[in-house]
Amino acid sequence: MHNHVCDTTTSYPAGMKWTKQRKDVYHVLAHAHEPMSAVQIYQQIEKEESAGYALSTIYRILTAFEEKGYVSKSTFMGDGTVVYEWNKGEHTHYALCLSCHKRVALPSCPFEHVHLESDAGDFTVTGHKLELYGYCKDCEKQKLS
Amino acid sequence: MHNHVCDTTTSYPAGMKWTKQRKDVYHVLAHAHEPMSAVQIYQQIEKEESAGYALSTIYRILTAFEEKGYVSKSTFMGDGTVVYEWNKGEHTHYALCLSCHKRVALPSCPFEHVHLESDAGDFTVTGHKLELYGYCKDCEKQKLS
DNA sequence: ATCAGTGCAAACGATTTGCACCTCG
DNA sequence: CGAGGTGCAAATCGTTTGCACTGAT
Repeated sequence: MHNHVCDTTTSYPAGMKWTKQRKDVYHVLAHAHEPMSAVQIYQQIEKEESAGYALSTIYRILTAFEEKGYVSKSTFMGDGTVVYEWNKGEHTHYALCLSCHKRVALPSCPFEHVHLESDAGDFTVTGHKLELYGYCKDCEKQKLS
Repeated sequence: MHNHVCDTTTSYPAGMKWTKQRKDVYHVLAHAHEPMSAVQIYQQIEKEESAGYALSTIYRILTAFEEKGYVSKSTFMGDGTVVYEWNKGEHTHYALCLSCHKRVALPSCPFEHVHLESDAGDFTVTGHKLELYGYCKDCEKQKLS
């Protein structure tokens, strides 16, 4: 089992109070299987412990975490929902199904062995975001039948 | 010179009334150098002719255009602003400066010669979206000095 | 003449903010 | 104790909607 369960000590932002609210948000995000919206995080916490936090607090925490570089914020197309993801070392890209709107994580980054830098001209590239669109296995099947 | 100036006739959606409002939105988008938000389009039209259109009309027109496949809607990170782009044949990717938030169009698509499909596993890829982050020429210079 | 398209104002959802209170360090 | 964090309610922002009217076909 993992042991990142509310242990107050390790690996936390200097100059950040480690409140229960923040622990909970961290906890949810660290265990999330995919990027979550502020509201989803809020509801998840409510479901688990009816903590009665203010939604605005969740937003403020997410903003704080983002500024410290602990989470990254992004917005997927289709629905333009804003979602947050805990920054683990690696980054993940997603394929979005145009039919059922399922989100599938790519096994690897297509740029691992490609030099993006050369394409950007006089621009210093420090990061990138990639989304694929198309049809997932299931929806593709349905289209054929 | 191009001749796409409000000529009522050519290349328009079947079953779409070609109203002045729609002509204007089309006109602005077709000449835009980069993706624009609904509000930007609205303001641009106001600036040019104080037409007094309702903002909601712009939104409805953009939605209609999108449904017909004439424009594509997307949302860039940083600010999660929703922007619209007239669909010319090719697609463009952008590099976003983390410092000044300028948006720089990439000269080419890095995937032109790369097979994305293989990376997506059991997912049929029909399109993609790519954003680069980093620092533009000017901001890079400032960082050094 | 008809029905799609429009203007207006009100409704909406997501996010932000001001302010008084609370609590971690 | 004091700065930073929180709850609450109100404000804001971008976008959508209902309805009566107008104009393109």
